[in-house]
Amino acid sequence: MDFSHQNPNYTFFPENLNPMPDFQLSDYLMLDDGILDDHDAKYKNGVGKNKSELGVRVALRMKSEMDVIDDGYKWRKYGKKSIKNSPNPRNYYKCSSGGCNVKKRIERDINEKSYVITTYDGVHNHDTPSLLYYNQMPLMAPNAWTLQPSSSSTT
DNA sequence: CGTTTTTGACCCGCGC
DNA sequence: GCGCGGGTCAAAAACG
Repeated sequence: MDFSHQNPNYTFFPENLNPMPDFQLSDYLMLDDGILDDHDAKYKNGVGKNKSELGVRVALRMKSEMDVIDDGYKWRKYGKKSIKNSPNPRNYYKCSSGGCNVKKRIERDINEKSYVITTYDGVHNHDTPSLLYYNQMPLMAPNAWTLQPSSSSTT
């Protein structure tokens, strides 16, 4: 799998750095193309813009008993729909940070009900509200690498 | 009292 | 035009 094109505002955790031991990440889907279903096709056709401006779409499929996974951002639910051919509803969330219109949708896998599909739609224009939380994790604190104690030349 | 959930209504594109 | 499928809005309720 190629990670070179990952969404810069999305933290991709390799499996050996799984930050959330409560469930097992079993499958990653990075949709560089941005097309998951016919809605995406419309999405892409309708506007003649660069698709990366329209919104990067990333889907994760993971095994989880929880429906909604706390990924560090604060989401406000704004809709729920039942999907044809699926007994499971689909939930729509929007990032509750002002000015940030990132959306995500969460639904259970149609066939394997122990899987949850989370689709992120867009790019955050702000930091994770829980950056402090992540900074407590030595393994994945990005700032720990960049914020070196800058040994000032106190000669 | 401000924020979030809930839930039906509304809207839009598409096929008939 | 109408119904269907899917996405969003918004008013009221619930929550802290």
